[in-house]
Amino acid sequence: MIKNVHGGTVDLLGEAIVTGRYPVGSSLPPEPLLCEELGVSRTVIREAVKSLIAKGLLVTGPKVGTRVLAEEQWNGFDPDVVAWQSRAGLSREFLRDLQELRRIVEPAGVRLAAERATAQDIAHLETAYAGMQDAVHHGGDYVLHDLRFHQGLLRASHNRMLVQMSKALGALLRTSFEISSSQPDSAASSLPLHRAVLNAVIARSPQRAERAILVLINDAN
Amino acid sequence: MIKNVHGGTVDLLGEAIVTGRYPVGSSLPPEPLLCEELGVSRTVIREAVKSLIAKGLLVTGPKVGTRVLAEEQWNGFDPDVVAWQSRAGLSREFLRDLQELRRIVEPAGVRLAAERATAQDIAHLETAYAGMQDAVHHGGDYVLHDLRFHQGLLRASHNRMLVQMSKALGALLRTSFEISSSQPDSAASSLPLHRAVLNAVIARSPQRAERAILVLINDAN
DNA sequence: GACATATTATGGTACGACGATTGATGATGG
DNA sequence: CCATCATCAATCGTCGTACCATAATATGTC
Repeated sequence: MIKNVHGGTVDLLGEAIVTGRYPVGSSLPPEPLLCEELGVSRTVIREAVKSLIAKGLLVTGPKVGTRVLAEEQWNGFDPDVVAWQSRAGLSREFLRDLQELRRIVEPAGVRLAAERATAQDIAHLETAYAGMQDAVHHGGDYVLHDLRFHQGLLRASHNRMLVQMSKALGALLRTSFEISSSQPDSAASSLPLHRAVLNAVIARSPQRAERAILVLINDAN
Repeated sequence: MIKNVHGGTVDLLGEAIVTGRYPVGSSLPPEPLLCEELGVSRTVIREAVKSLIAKGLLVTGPKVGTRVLAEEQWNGFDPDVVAWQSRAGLSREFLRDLQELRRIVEPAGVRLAAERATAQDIAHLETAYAGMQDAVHHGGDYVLHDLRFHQGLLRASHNRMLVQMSKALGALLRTSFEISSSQPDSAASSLPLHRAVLNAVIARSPQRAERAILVLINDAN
């Protein structure tokens, strides 16, 4: 399953850091020890550490060791970091911040999408919607298509920054969606709300689209 | 100036990629060649490449080489990537997207800041404002303090996601500010607009703060 | 007791070797 | 002549060793 030793090591260390197994401010074991513990060569350890440095999780220095940086220093929009965080479990405050961000970004995004969506964008959205519909009626991965729908909306805004955010938010929204869709019938009830958003985008009505997505976000709660 | 060989190599390669010297989709020279060209060992090259992979700029594979990924794959919120991009010069469309993002995020941010700013947050904002004032009257780095002011606003929102964005936007806003403040008197004229925002935050009036920052952003144009 | 010096632990860099993977090349058969 | 398959070769992946550079710590000197 794991492609190569390097990727596996990065994941292992990254998750260990994010879960707090190596607390913020503390030092990781010296490289030779890590080699022993993880059963890989020093090369792999060092390259993995470099990757985590690049993501803002660590700093290194001779004699000072390899230290875990404060959470504020982490690249909070890095897809890998996001994935580790959501796998580690999201705190209540984290979810609050996420919901807040969604309320800021998604309405603005769909407004732009309603103005700029291409035929292809709309086709993608229809596909995602069909997948959600199918999942409700015949069983299937509702969350997956829900995710694609929301990412498709931001992508249709044709704003690089928003597209970037849609990438990073992927893993976060997945966790968030799985929580909210744990209660039955939530999928079926949210389906028409998604349809309303899509219809407004197709009708090129930014205002209607914005109102519809706000209902949707608040419904997810 | 450069701390270590690794950091210098990452910067060199990162900037070379972002400026298009290694075009998207193309392959970098094989590792031995890069070693020769940059005058460093293969170890350094490999660790630098790992860093760039972690930032989404590259992929590698045996026989396939080291290829530059499409711009959409880059971690657009990574501070390093942002720095390279703004150093490479920002396209007109890029600046449009950035301005659009500011109009989405900053008003929402200051609204939250007006609700949640602590005494310390406000003290930081006052310091930044004083710096701007001083720069206008007695000469100094206006852009620097302008930057701190806007970052301080987002930090005062006490929302992790927005704080993250303020970090990434740092380098971008610096470039953007330098462009807009290239016309004289722009600093002096924007000073009272900043004061209005700060006053609204101190008065804990989200609506006034939001309107004030919108004026400010539109003024920057 | 304070400051300068030596020690040493630890990451940084270099080099060389071999393995693993995959694109390309050529051979083989239809 | 074309297609399929086997072989080859280029390139990254991993490993190990050696040495350098740095900074925290210990030691010694005044």
